[in-house]
Amino acid sequence: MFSKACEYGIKATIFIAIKSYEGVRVSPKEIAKEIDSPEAFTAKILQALVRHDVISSLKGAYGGFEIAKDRIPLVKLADIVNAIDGDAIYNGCGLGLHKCSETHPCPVHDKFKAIREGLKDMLERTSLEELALDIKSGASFLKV
Amino acid sequence: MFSKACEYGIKATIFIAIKSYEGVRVSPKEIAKEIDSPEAFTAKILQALVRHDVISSLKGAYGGFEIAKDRIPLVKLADIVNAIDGDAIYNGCGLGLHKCSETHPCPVHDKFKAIREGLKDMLERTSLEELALDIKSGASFLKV
DNA sequence: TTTAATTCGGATATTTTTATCCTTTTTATT
DNA sequence: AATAAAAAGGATAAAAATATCCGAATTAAA
Ligand code: FES
Ligand code: FES
Repeated sequence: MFSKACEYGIKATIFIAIKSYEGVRVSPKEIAKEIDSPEAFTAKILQALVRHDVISSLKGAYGGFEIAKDRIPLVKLADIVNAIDGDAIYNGCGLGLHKCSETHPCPVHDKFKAIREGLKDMLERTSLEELALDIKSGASFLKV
Repeated sequence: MFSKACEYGIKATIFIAIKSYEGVRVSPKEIAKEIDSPEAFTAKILQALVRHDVISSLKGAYGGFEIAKDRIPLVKLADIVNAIDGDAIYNGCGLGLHKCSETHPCPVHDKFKAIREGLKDMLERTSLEELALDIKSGASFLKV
């Protein structure tokens, strides 16, 4: 469903949010350990998230990745997915036709569209805040 | 969402069904042309579909791929997807945890599960018959 | 029985995704 | 100003997905 890059990106962002609540920045090394991902690859994904303004970074000594506390409730899963996988998940045809279209639909268009809209809704409704709170409360987990 | 292989597999099976209604077998070349896919790669996918008993084939002169008419209403989209992509789409964790689990859920488990069940339902409910009839009636298209 | 047509299966090539490494740039501290 | 710590970015490597090629096996017809 999501690419590996996207999976790592979501988990990394959640971890960064949790640490940002505590006011501390985190390194790719710390993130990779916490979410059980390859460090260098994770660092690349963090760069993309910074470029897309999902998270922010500070270079140099005492630097690291963070996210402003007041942005945590505003960031949606869709923002993370979009930054990494783009919007193919929303606009693409389920059977790979050049373009998903009502007037020239593929055989699964109607049924696929319903699923896709559900997914889109879910991604746009789910905030980073709720995901982070569930991890903090022990209701969900980032690895294993 | 689906792999390229799976997309080709679905479209190929629909085309084979249509031709099987007319009682004629089709070759990978004809299929690839009709669904706009790479011929040799499509042939490999057809082999997988034969192995999984989704379609059947006859070697040699006047051979080709076909599907028994009375099987067309019984074959579901899920059978095709399963033959090619396996069941990761049903059992896998949306964030790549080793196993999707109620007792050790990832941050998106609840929300992802709902989408996934919807997809599973759709795949298990949608028959090859209805897909093929929509193509025949011109309500949907296999390429462009 | 020969021939031509056709799927099957293995080997190989290309492209994309995933992953690693190393140098440069930036920054806070000393 | 010098130093050390850290992200940024480019180059490269490995793995997986996609795609191609070709000989072997099978089949129906002539
Ligand atoms: S045309 Fe294929 S999903 Fe809309
Ligand atoms: S644990 Fe991740 S989807 Fe169920």
